[in-house]
Amino acid sequence: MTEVSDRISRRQVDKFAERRSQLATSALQTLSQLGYARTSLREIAQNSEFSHGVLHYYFRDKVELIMYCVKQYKAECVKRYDQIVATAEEADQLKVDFGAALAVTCEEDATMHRLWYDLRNQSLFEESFREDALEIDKSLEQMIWRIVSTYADLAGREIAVTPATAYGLLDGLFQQALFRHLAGDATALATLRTATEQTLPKFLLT
Amino acid sequence: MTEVSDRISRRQVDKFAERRSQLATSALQTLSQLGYARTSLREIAQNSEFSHGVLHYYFRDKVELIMYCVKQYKAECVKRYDQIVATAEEADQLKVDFGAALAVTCEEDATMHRLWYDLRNQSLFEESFREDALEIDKSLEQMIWRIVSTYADLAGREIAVTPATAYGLLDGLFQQALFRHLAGDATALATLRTATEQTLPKFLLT
DNA sequence: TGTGTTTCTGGACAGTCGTCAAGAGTTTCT
DNA sequence: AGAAACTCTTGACGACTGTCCAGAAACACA
Repeated sequence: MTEVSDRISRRQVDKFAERRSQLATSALQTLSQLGYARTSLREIAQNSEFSHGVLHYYFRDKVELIMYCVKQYKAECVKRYDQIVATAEEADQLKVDFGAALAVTCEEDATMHRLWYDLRNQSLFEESFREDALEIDKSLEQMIWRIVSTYADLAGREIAVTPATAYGLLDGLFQQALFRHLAGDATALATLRTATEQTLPKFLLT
Repeated sequence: MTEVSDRISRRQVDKFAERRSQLATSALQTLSQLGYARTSLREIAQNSEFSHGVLHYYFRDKVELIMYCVKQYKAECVKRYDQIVATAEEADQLKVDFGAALAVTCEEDATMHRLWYDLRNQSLFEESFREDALEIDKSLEQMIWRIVSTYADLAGREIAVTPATAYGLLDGLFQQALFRHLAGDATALATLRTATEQTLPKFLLT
């Protein structure tokens, strides 16, 4: 029997890689529904069209599977917002678009972001999660910074905060909105929009 | 055999309540070390001076135990900051004291807050956790609002943000600092201090 | 002192978990 | 066609989980 690592390095794009991705998509679905603590490999397999044994054919262990899932999620996550930067022409419009995009994400991808916050938290307990969590966090920070930079350019003003601070503050708003939205608070999304629109200008020098 | 609820309602303050609290303290220690997903009742019992069977003598099930722990934690959590409000005499001093207090909390109670964020996240997956999580969250928001209100009073200016927004923003900063501190970032605490000092004035009207 | 009551122990229970491996089924290549 | 490699299923394993319970131990009260 060949090792998993052998199968991985065998070819770049083949059926093996495709199936890995396919299984990861299934796993991501289950994980976002149940959370890290309640998701078992058998549960993941049951929500796919395969048996539980096959997971160990494509992934060394549970940690590698979850890591692969998180990275696949990451690739999707950042994409959306760079489009707003690309099409922005006026500062106030960018501000409104960004707030609206956050609200849409919070509503449509609620379970995915719930999972992201869950896994980021697990990385504080499980050392093996930490590196990937920090990497994803960094890419989110950079995404936010592209928004803030573009906003400042369009407004013709200087930025008054660091990238980390801007990300920390906005992430706090988003997380709070996600909690309240999932808890059934109907005002959560509107509050997120207005709070974002009020906060963005405060990042700039007067 | 009497029911757990009978034992609870038997007397107000007695050995039974004391032992509950004592076991909860042990459990809180273990929970903050391992996190929700990796803590078992046997692990909790092993870190106490009792056997695992006694946990079901004092608590109906695991959920009731954890809930009792979280509420006990809550009682300790808010206390500290109200002292800053009480002793504040000047706006800039309050600003500095608050930032310093956040940094101290982030350092000294890192594992406890790591647990709090973990359990708050679990409440998004486990319905039975939600009510208590929202209640604790509310009390933290009010604590922050007392800080912001006092700060505005001392500065003689009006507040420009809602209680929810102020809490969301500051909680984002704190959570980010907690992550980076636990990940070994030596600058995390200093960054939290300065970011807090920069953010607080932005809550006020110019 | 003896008799209930409360407190605590340690083992048993049924279930779930991650992991593994033997072998069946499928595809690929000669 | 047969042989070899790859893919997947199934069942087993040891370890761990929350829960329960019989009975030992400690205590309170007569």
